[in-house]
Amino acid sequence: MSEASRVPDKPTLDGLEEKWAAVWKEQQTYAFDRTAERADVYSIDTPPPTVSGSLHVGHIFSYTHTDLVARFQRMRGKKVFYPIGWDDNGLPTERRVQNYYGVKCDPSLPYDPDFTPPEKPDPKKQIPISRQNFVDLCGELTHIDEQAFEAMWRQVGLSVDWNYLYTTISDDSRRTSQRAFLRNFARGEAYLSEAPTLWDVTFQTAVAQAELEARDYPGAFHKIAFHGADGPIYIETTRPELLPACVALIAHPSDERYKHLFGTTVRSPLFGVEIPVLAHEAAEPDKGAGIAMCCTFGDLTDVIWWRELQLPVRTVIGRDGRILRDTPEWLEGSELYAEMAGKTTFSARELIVGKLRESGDLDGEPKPTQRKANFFEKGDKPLEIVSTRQWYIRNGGRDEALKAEFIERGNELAWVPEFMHHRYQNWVDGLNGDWLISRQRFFGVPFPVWYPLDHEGEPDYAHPLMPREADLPIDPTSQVPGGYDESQRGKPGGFVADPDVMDTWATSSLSPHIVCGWERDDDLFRRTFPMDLNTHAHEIIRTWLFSRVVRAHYENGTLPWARSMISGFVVDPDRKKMSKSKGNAVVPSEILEKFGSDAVRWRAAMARPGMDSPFDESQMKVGRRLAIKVLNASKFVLSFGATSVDAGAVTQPVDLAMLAQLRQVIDEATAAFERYDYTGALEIAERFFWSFCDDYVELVKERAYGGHGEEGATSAKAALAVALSVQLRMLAPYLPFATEEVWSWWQEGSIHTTSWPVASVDVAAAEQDPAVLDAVAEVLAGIRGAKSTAQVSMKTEVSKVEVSGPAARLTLAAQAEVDLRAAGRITGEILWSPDESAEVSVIAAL
RNA sequence: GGGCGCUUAGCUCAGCGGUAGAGCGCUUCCCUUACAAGGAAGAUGUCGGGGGUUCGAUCCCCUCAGCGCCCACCA
Repeated sequence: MSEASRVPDKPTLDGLEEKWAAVWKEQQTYAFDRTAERADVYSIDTPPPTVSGSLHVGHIFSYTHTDLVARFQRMRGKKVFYPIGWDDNGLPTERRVQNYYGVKCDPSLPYDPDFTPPEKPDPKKQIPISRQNFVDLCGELTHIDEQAFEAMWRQVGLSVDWNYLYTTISDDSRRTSQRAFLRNFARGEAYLSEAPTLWDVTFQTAVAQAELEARDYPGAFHKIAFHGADGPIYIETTRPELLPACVALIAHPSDERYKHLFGTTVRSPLFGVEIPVLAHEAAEPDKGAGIAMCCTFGDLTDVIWWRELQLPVRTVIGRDGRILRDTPEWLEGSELYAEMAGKTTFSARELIVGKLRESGDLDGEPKPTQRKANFFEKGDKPLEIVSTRQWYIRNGGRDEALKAEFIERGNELAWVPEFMHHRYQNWVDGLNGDWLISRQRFFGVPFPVWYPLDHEGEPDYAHPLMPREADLPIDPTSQVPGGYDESQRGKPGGFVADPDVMDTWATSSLSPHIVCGWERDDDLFRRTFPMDLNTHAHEIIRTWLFSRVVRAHYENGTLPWARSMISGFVVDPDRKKMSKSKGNAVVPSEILEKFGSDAVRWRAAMARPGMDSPFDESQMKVGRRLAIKVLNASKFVLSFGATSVDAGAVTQPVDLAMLAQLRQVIDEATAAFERYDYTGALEIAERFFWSFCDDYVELVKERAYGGHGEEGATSAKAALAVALSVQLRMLAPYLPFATEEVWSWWQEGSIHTTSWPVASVDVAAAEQDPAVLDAVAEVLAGIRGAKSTAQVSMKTEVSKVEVSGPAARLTLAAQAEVDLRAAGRITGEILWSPDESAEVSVIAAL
C-alpha cells in the first residue's frame, strides 16, 4: 500500500470517536508504565464523579482540562499515571435507587435472597427491604450507570488508564477508608462525641459543615412577651414553636436596656417555665429586640450559648423534624404541649401563634421576612440541630494550631490559577467545628467499630472495639469483634455494632491513597505518591480538596499532590450556574453528537483555568471547523507526497522562514503549556496553523507540485512535511481524534505516544529571517485586496504589479518572488519601489 | 458583612506603561480541483465612572458603580 493511498478522498470527522476510542482501548495506548521511577512519572488525581448523578457540560470541560495536561505531559516523555474512579457510595446513590426501583431501606427487616424489584415502581409506595437487599440494588444500579459514564469518557477521549479504575464502594476503597480511619482513631485524630449536630429531617442523617448551603427561606418575626417581675420582656423570634425549648433569654452585657435583668428570671408565656436572663457577647443589640430567646437548639448561636453558659438541653424537636411525642419533664402537665406533640414544626408554629394571640402575649402581628436558613445541599427542608453521637475527624475547626498547619499546606500547594488559593484559605479560616464524618445511612463504608455492652446492655462508647487492619474491610453488623461471638450481639455483656456509615467524602478524601496503592501496593505507591496534579472545579475546594489535604497530612505528613488546577463553571448565557432544577443544563451527549468530541474539547480548552465560561453553541462550531481544516490541510500536504520530515532538505528562503516561525511557535506553546496555560498554547498553535494554511500553503503549492524544478519542490515538500508533523503534535492534546486520524495516514503508531515537538530538534535547520514569510504574505494580501476590491476571482491574472514600501521589507519579500508570482497569478513584471516613508502597498493591474 | 474574580468591538475573550487585538457575528465579493462545514477583502471601540502617579495609562495606585462566585448571616 502506497503512502498516499492511506489518505481518504473525502476526510470526515464522522465516526472518528468510535474508531479511535476502540483502537486506544485495544492497544492500551494510555496504559501506565509502572516500571517508571517516580521522577519520570506524572500522576494525576481526578475527581470520581457521582455516578448516580448525570454528567453535564461543566464536567466535560473540567475533565478535558485535566486530559489536556495529561496528554501534554505524556508527549513530553512523562509516564502518565492517570486513573479515574466512580463515586458510587453515599446518599445520592441511595436516593436514586429508591426512585429507580421504588424501594426503601428498613434495616430491621431480614435479608430476602429472592427479592426482585417491581417492574413498574410506584414512587408513592416504596417497598421496604432489608439493608443487604438495598445495598445489593445500589451495587446493581451503579454498575449500569458506570458503564454509561465510561462510554461517555471514552467518547470525549480522556486518556485515562482504565486498568486503574476504582470505585469508592469497592473492597479496596472500603479497606483503605477503614484502615485510615482506624489510624486516625489510634492517633487521636478521629473521635466520637455526643454534641449538637446539624440534622436533615428528610434524610434523617447528620450533615457536615461543608455540605451546607444557605438559602433564602420565608419566615416572620413574632414579637413575644416573657413575664418578668416588673412587666413583660419582649423578644422577637422567627421560630415561636421553639418556645417550649427555651432555656434562657440573652442580651449583650453592655446593653443598658437589659442590664438590670441579668441574673433574674422570667416566665415563658403559655408554658410558664422559669427562664434565666443572661448576658453574652454574641447577643447583638441591634438584632430583633436586642434580647434573644435561646432554645436548644434553634441555631448555631444557641449552641454557643448552651455550651458557654452551661445551659440545660431542652429538646422538643425529634429526628423526624416533628415535635417529640412524649411530654418532656420540664413541661409536665402542659396541655398545650400535648396538643403540639407529633406535629411538624410548621403546624406547631401555627398552633403556638394562635395561643399567643389568645393569651395576649403576641405583640402585633408577625412581620414577614426573608431570611437565610441552612440546608443540606441535597435536601429541601431547613436543617434542625439535634444532639447526637457522631464521629469526627479533627480539621482545625476547634484547634488554632492545627488550623495553622492546614493553612500552611495551602501555602505549599501550587495553585492554578493563583487566586483559588484564597478560597481554600477562606474556608479553612472559617471552620468552626471538626469534620463530621458519620452518616445515619446504609450504602456507604461502615465504621469498623463495635461497642461493648455493659451488664445492663448499655453501650460503652468510651471503649470502642476495633478490628485488626489485616481483617479489613469489615461490616460490623454481620461480623463480630475479636473475643466475641455472634450470640453476644446486642446482649448485656456482649457488643453492638456502630450502625453508621462514613460520609462519602470520608472515602473520596483518600482517593490518592486508593489509586496509588497505599498499604496495598507499596511499589506502586512509591512511584506515584505524592501525586503531581489535582484538578476539579472550584465548588469542591472546601470539600474534596481540603479533605484530601487533611488525610495526607495525617497519614503521610505531606500534601497529596504538588499542584491543583481548578476549573471554572460552564454557565448559561445569563451567567447563571447551570443546574438541572433550573432547566438550563445542557446534556453533554447531545453536543458531543452534534459537534464532535474534538470540537467540544476545543471549546473546553478555550476556557482558562478558574474562569467561568458561558455556554454558546456557536463557539463549538469554531472548534469543529478547526478539526475539519486539520483533516483537509493534512490531506492536501500529503497529496504532494510530502512525507519526509527532513528539515535539512529545506533550502528555499520562504520555506526556511516558515520553519523559523514554527520554531518560535513551538517554544511559545511549550512555555505556555508548562505553566498550565493550555489555552495560550492552543491559541499560539492555532494562529500559526491558520496562517500556514492561508498564506504559506497557498504560496508554495505550485512549487511543491514541481512547477519550478526539482530543488524547489524538494524544499517545499520537506518544509510542508515538517510543519505538518509539528503542528499535528501540537494540536494532538486538543484534537486527539482528528490528529490521530491524520497521523495514521502517514505515520506508524499513535500520535499520542510520540513526542511533543521541540524547536531545536524538529526544525533545527531553519536558520532564516522569519520575516520573509510575513513580508511576502503582506504583498500577497495586497494583491488579493486589489482583486477583492475589483470583485474578481482570485484566479484572475495580474499583468503588472508595483510594490512600494521600505526597502528592507521589499528585499525580504522579493526573496519569494517565484512563489508570489504563482500564488498571485502574476504574469507580467513586478516593480519594487522603495519608499521609506510609507507602509507596504500594492498596485496591481488586472 | 468578609473574601475573590470580572467589567476592552453586537457576542466570547486576549492584551496589561508607548498610536487598540483575535475569533464568532456582520457587510461585499469569489464555485479558486485540500477544504462552500470553504476562500478573499472590509466595517465596527470615549478599553465601566471619577480621581491620582507618569513625558505618556486600557494597563500601576485610590475610589465609586455594576455583574458573578465563595464564605458568614436563622433573635
